[in-house]
Amino acid sequence: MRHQLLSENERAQLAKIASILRLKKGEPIYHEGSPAEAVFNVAAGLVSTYMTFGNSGQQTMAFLFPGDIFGLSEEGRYTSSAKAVTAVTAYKLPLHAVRRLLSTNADLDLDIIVKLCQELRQAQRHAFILAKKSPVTKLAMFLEMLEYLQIGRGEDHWEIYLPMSKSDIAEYVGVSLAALSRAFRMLNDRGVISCRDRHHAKVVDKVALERLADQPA
Amino acid sequence: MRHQLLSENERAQLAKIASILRLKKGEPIYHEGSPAEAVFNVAAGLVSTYMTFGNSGQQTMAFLFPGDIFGLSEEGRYTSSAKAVTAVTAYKLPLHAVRRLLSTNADLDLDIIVKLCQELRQAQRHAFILAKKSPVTKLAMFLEMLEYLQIGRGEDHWEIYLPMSKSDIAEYVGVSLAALSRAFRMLNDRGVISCRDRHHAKVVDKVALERLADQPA
DNA sequence: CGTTTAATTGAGGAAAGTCAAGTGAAGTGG
DNA sequence: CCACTTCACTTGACTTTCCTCAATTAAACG
Repeated sequence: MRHQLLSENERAQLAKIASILRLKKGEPIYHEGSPAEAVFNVAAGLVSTYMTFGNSGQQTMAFLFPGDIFGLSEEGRYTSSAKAVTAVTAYKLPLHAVRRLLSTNADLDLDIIVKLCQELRQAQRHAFILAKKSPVTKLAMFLEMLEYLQIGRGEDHWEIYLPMSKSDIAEYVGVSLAALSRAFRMLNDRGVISCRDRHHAKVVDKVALERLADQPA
Repeated sequence: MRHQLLSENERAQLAKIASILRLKKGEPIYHEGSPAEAVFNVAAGLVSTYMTFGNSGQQTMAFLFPGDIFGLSEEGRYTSSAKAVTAVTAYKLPLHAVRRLLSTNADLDLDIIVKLCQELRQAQRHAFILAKKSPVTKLAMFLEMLEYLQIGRGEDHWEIYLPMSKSDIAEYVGVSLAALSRAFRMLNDRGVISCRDRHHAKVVDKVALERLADQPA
C-alpha cells in the first residue's frame, strides 16, 4: 500500500473541519492575489494552478491529482490561481482550523513535511521540463512524469491516463499548442507511444522515450 | 528584524551535531544519486544545486544563499548535485541527528514547514522564469528575484549583488551564455540597469525593469 | 444534428542557439 | 612590478527551430 498523507484517524479529524466542494470542469477555485482563507485537498478529478501574465495568457504551475494539497499562500494571499481541469471533488480546510490542528497534533507535522518535500521535488521536475528547448523532449519528460505519478498512486499503468487537454499540457510544458501537437504526432509516427484516444496513451517503446527525455536541450 | 529559521536556542542545539565545511570556489559538495547522509545549511558564500544531463551540460536548479538549507533527497539519494559557486562556509547536519532532533523538538517542525514553503515558492518562481522565452524577460525576472531575496535577507539594496558568474546565471535561467550577454547589454544600453562591475548591478529604471519582467513570453 | 470547442496542419518570419574568433580582466610567477 | 596565462565574457555570422497566424478537420455537447 502506498504512503498516505493522513492516517484514518487524522482524516476523521480533518473531515470535521472540512467542507466539500464539487466543481464543474473549468470552474475557478481561487484567484492569484486574493486573501487566502483555506487550503484544499483533492478527492477526485484534476486541479491546476496557474499564474496569469499582466496582459494575457497564463502559465500552468502544477497539476493536482487526488490526494494532493494546494492553496499555498504568501503573506495571506494566494500565490497563484486554481481551477478545476475536469469535474472535481475537493475538501476545503479553513486556515484557522488547520493551524489549530497543527498546533495540537504533532504527528501531522511530519506528514506535512513529507508532503511538502514531494511538492518541492515536483516543482523542480517541472522546472527541469520547462528548461528543455525541444517540444519532443518536453513531452517525453511529461509523459514519464505522469506515468511515475500514476504508479505512485497505485493505479494501473499499462497505459497513461491524461485527464487534461492538449492545450493544458502545452501550457504546462511551455510550448505552443501547435508545437505540442507536432510532438505528439512525431512520437506516434516513430512508434514510441500509441494514443487510444485523447486521454489515453500507451508507451510502446519505453527505451526510446527515455532516450528522448534525456536529451540535453 | 527578519524572520530567522531557527531561534538562538535551536541554533545552539544544531551546532552540537553539525560539522563545519569550508569549500573553495567550484568545489563539489555531493553528487546526484549518491546516498544522502546529511542536510546542509549555508553560513556564508553561494551554493548551487544542479542536475546533469546524461550526455553533457547541466541545469542549475537553485542558488542557495546564507541561511538556506539544501540536501533534499528521495529514497535515500540526493535528487541533484551541489557545488560551491563562491568560497563557502556551511554546516553539515547528519540525517540521523536531524531526525532525532525533529522527533524531540516540536517547535522545529513549524520552522521547517515555513522554510519548505519558501523553497517551494522559490522553485515555482524559477519555473516561471524558465517558462519565458525572451532572454531579456528572463534576466529581468532574475534580477528582480535577487533583489527581492536580498531585501528579505535584510541586506543593503541600493544595488544588486551577483555572486555568481554570467554563465551561472545563464544556466539558471535557461539561455545560452551568448544570449544572456546580449540581454545584459540591452538592459545597460536602454538605461534600465547599470553594472558597476561583474558582480554589482544597480537598477536605474525600476518601472522599465518591471515592465520587461511582466512580458508574456 | 448543429454548434462550440479542441486539435491538426501548412507557410512564413522572428528569434535564439551554435560556432568561432576576439577582447578584457583577474590571477600567477618571475 | 610586469609579462604571461587563464578564465570570463563579448560579439559577429550563420543556422535551426519554434512561434504566429490562419485555415481545416475532428471531436464533444446539448
